[in-house]
Amino acid sequence: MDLHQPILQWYADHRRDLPWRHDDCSPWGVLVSEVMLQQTPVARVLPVWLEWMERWPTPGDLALAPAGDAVRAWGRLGYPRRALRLHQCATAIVEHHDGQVPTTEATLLTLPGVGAYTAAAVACFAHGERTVVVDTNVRRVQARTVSGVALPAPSLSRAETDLAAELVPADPATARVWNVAVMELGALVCTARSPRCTDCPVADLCVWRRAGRPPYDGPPRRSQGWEGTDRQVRGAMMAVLRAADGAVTLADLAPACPDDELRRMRCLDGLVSDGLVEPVALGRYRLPA
DNA sequence: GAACCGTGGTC
DNA sequence: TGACCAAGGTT
Repeated sequence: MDLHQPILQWYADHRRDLPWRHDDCSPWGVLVSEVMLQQTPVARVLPVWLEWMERWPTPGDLALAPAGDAVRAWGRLGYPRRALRLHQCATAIVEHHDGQVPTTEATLLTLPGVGAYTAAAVACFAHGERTVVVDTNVRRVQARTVSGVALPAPSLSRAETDLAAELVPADPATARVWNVAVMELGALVCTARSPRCTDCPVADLCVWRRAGRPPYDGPPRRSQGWEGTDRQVRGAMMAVLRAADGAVTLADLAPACPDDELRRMRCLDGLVSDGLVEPVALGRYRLPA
């Protein structure tokens, strides 16, 4: 009647061989992977992570590079502000942490782009700290196996965090495996769309499955729009800037939003104030130096 | 708390 | 086909 042994055994048998899980992966490699994996699937992260690690094996290496290089090397992972924040992480680590990725959650939280999840994940996976890692996979596995509902609510609740905390084993080394094992189960078996309950090590214990897998019955989960959003325009502009060698002109950026100059300029201003774009001369822009 | 922030794959 | 989703964070 306990989730732990079956899930830990399942993980030992089915876990993916991902480079950031290797024993010889540095804390920096773990941090980079966790930021890249925010809202981005493993398959797309893999090649970019490998390139980053080869190019910038330590925070010091990235800190020496122009921020724009990080943004360009980010490629099409999406949410390019993450690349900028990773560059800011590198600078902060060099300046304030002797070039070493911080080990405690509290200190990790002070880094740009590092929130509750990433701080807990890095402290645990990179440094072996016993933390409570709660991501979308953990939330979904808990929602089904323990709470008996199809999906977690749109926002993380205190009750979920408390439950996750109770489930984390006391021994730090076991806690580390547990945290990654639950995430892996959510990623490979207990998936959002079509859960593969026949492959699940805790199917017999799962409250949701025992109840006949009732459909989601909670507050509506709004999906974000895309057509006609600023995000679409910003993305198109960043694609132009990544592809360019140096600076581009306003005319080069116009196709990103051909029918609305006002919005086009607003989006460009937004990118500049975000630090993703740098004005260099009259009407010329480039990725930040 | 709600809105915003990219991109591409999936069923 | 298109809505939904992916190891979230910031404002």
